[in-house]
Amino acid sequence: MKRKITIHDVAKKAELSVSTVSLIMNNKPNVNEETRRKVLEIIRQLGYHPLRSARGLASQSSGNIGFILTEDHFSQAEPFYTKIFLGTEFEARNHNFYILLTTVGWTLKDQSQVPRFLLEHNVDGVIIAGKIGSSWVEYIQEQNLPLILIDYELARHRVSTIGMDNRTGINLVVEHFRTGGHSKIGFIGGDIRHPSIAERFASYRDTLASAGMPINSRWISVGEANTSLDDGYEAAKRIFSLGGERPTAIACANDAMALGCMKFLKEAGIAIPGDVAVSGFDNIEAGLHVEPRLTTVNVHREEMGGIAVRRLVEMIKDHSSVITKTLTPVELIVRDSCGVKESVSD
Amino acid sequence: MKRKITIHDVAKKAELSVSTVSLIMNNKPNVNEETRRKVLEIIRQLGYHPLRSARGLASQSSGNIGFILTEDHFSQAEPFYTKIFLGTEFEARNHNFYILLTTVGWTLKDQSQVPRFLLEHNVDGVIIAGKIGSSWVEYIQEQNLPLILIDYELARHRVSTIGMDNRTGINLVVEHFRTGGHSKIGFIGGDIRHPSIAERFASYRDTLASAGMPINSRWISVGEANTSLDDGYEAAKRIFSLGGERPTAIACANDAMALGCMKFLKEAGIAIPGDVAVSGFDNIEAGLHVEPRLTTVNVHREEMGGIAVRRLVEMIKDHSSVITKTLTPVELIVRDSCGVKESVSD
DNA sequence: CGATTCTATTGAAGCGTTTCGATAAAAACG
DNA sequence: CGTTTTTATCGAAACGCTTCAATAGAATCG
Repeated sequence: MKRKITIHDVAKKAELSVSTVSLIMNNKPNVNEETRRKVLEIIRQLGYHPLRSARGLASQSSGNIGFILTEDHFSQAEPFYTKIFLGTEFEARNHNFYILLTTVGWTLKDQSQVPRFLLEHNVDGVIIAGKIGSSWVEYIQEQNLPLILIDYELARHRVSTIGMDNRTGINLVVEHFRTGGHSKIGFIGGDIRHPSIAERFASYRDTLASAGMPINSRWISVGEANTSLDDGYEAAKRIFSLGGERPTAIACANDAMALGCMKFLKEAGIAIPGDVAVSGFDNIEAGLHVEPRLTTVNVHREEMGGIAVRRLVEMIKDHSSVITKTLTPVELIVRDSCGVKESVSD
Repeated sequence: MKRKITIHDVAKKAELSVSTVSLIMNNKPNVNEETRRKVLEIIRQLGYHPLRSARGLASQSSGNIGFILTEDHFSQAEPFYTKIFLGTEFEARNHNFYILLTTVGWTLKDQSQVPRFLLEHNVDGVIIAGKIGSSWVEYIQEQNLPLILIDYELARHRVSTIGMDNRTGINLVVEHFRTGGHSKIGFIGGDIRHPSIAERFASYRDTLASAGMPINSRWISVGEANTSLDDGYEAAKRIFSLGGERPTAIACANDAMALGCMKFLKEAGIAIPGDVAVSGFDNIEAGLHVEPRLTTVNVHREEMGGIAVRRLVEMIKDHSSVITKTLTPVELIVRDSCGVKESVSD
């Protein structure tokens, strides 16, 4: 068992003290440039890598970032949050951080549920993705840990967030329907309590309103408990079971519900997009494999994770506690389910 | 900023030395039962949790397990490996380990690609899931790190693996077709170089052979580069473009290819399961949402991850290096795509 | 040119644990 | 009952790094 190479080995070979080597390892100022180069070269030669736990102990920091997801979010068939996680993992490497992922229940009930990385002070900051009970946010803030929320926000809490441009997304969809000749446009929202969903719904109303188009509450379903495929199915059933005038297009607040909506329409013998056009939001894989392929709004998941890490690392290093709200852009992806071809404009 | 509670606080309150407290924290023998109880109670009261980095430094262990996935595996739409990861994460908690997940390229080309957790000795063992270049396995074994492979194996390397009972799975499928009246059963395998796929293919042949049924090479497609939906599509096209007698059932080596196969059949106007029955393997979500719903073989992904962690922790703690090969059970899930109802037998 | 400031380097303390050899007390032994 | 073994506890060294006060020399200043 060959001994590990330590900072002492480097120091000895460089004929310097370990302090100097340490300064260099941490990019501290007041080191002669030549010395720095020499030591860096020796480090390379020796293949030296500082031991995480020793660093951590001495500097009172772990070099880890905690990533918290509710159990149901992570287990989802669609890797929406998985992609976000991947984005954090990639970006974390650039900053020499590790990501510790853990799943938790919806709310923090008692101490035994607290992720071990929080108890053991094994993270320097935390990222939470998706909707989650506010008790978690409160707990983490009490610990004075930098925190970022992705794809969620809590009105009553001062916390930095990374979101996506929901309003523009739905605006693009509705405008696309409108310029394509639709005037009776419905909306399926599911769980409207989710901030992102609420924004999408608001944007739907605003867009219609500012275009001077009718808003018919019978074309809208936003009361479902969740935003799953089944919720979309039920919502569509509700809308199309009602008598009276029917919508000719349905904007769904996400792809899962759009898929559920399409499932219902097919079963009911309603042609897509012939009788009714459908659109989603999120650009999940499954939208590509359904027939007709789903028109949707693309969201940059990896990028959201990456931005979250960058912001968090800033907060960790600068001890800054400025609250920011970052929006990532989205874009309309026109496929077959909306029956409107992308028109060459501008 | 309130000071953290350390082992010294516990020791002082208990009027004992830190050594004794440490012994108790680590479940070491030769501690009076009453003392142990007393200290444990004090630890509870104080809410003491040892600092990971201090432990790590002193005991020359990190308390982390590395989880390595190739980039393409993790990015896959279907959360097959994500589920496995989740299983490891759950089980790791029970053993007081953290999982550090990272993705890597197919082969290890140069030092700069080595995950940082390996360079910094920040893991006590490694789990690799899915097919991967053998250079990675070799590198990790050189580091004398305990290693487990999930859903993959390398014939030429001595390494413990966790797999699933592929042979039984396909056997169940083919038997189900046979007893349901099918005698012309085809197979779509995709990338036969993957050990799991190879086993499934072998089991297909064996089952047919031992039932005395014909094996027609024109009903078989196993040359594809991969095992994706598109590969399934192409394979089906190949099989059904050939003239001559056609199979009445197709066993696919995984669900993705089964879905691709179904896509082709639908486009070709071939009824499922009327003209051709189809089955998959893996029991992915998408199989539930396709029409008709896919008959498949269920695999316990989370459990595979959990077992991997248990085995790895054993290896870490016991310094044992016994090579084992663990198979997790599978079960047939009969849905609509095979056109055979589950018969009440036995 | 003496005093002050700045730059580069260092020695040593300290971070919170584990571990090992030492020790005293209790138990078992012949 | 003296000797050996076992049990329970402890003190101190070690783990590999960061950090901070100290120092000496170089540069700058009035």
